[in-house]
Amino acid sequence: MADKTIIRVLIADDHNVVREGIAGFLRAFDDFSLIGEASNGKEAVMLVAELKPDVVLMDLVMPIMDGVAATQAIRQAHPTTQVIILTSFHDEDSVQKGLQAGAIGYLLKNASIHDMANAIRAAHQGKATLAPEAAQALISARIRPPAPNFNLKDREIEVLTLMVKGMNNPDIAEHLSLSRSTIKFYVSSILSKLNVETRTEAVAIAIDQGLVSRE
Amino acid sequence: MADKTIIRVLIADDHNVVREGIAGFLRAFDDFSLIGEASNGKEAVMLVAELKPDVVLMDLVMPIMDGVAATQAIRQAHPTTQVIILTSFHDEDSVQKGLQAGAIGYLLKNASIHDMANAIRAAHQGKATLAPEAAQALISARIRPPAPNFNLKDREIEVLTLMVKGMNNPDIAEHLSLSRSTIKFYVSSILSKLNVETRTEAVAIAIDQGLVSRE
DNA sequence: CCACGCACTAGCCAAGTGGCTAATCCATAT
DNA sequence: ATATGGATTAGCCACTTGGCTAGTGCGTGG
Repeated sequence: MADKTIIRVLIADDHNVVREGIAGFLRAFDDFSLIGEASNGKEAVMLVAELKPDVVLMDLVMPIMDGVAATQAIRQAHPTTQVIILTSFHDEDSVQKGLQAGAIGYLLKNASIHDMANAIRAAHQGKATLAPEAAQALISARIRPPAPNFNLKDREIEVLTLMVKGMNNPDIAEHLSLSRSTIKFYVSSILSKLNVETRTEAVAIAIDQGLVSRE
Repeated sequence: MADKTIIRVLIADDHNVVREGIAGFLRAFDDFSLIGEASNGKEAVMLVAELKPDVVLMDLVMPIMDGVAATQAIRQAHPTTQVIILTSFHDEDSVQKGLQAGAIGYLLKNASIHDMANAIRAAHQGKATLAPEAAQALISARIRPPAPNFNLKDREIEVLTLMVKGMNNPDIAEHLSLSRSTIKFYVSSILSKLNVETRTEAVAIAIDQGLVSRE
């Protein structure tokens, strides 16, 4: 990829050594230009406003203002500046929050020089890069714990589905060609299995746990 | 990475040429062994049961049984067999469904030989690999359109939050040190703003849209 | 044949729900 | 001071909800 455009990079990390290391690595490439360094989130936000970098390498854990807040602020104020989270944590929550804040990449500090360079170039083109660990976190976050079925029988799930849609017992009865009494019976059974007292709670759990889907 | 263990791979794709191509590429590496080919999902499931491959390269669009269904069946019956989706589609929905079905990787068919090999090795170790486009799809899926607020006022959100927790009007009244009448007033207002008729529906929407979070 | 369990139905009752109307208190705008 | 509007409260009424008790058919196994 012979892209001769120089990518202007800013580093935000509260550890001198880390900034030093990254700065050194950036200097090894002729398509990167390190234009600024911030030692906390607030500083990063201000420097971005001033220098308008193409890409920010953002640590998550920093004093004064953390990386998530800074990312959010930057992405909001300067949508053309891409943020790559560069951290040593790869718990689900961090990945989640970082990307939610608007980061386009999530790398671990043990990433190879090669990976980091590619991630920066990808980010500059608006393409995402996730470390395998981060991808894993995203995936496993999405793949809910294997649907705690609550031992609901088919009919009960059928009724619960209609409850979630907001139907009341008479409506459900008609929809399933059953009597209201029967529906009440099933609803009671569902409530007891979900260990709640009202249909509203049952619906809340059903949606929350992905037991059934709306519409 | 001096792993001398041979990774047993199975291909599932309905196009001969594609299978041919992948087979050729696999032969170029001495740590891969192509142990079977399937031309549809059903065949893939059966072959997996018989051959117990380490990794399956799975196309999504196939006759008889599609890749998602096959992935689901395979992951359920043989958790040790990892599935990598290998397709030309990278719309959000496909990525979503593929990973939901239990795939550990999602690659596009234009991936480089190098990427593909790495993805297979990663999958074998239980590590995820996502093509940038797939990562992008996951991320943008996660970044919901900025929560349609429904113009709920603070008090209303407060009440809605308690409704979501399953509290009834008297409970909410006590909890907020207001009268039942007032709570009823707010509930009515919420129902009207959410354009629904029952609190159950309101709670369903609230959870579904992430208006408020449970507990 | 009969007991047993399962799916389904009826009806009663206390409590909760939601639409309505009306009223009070209070701060700000006129 | 007067009016306008937001927040709060009361009370009425028809309807829904959920717990309970008490059934009725129906198929399976003994």
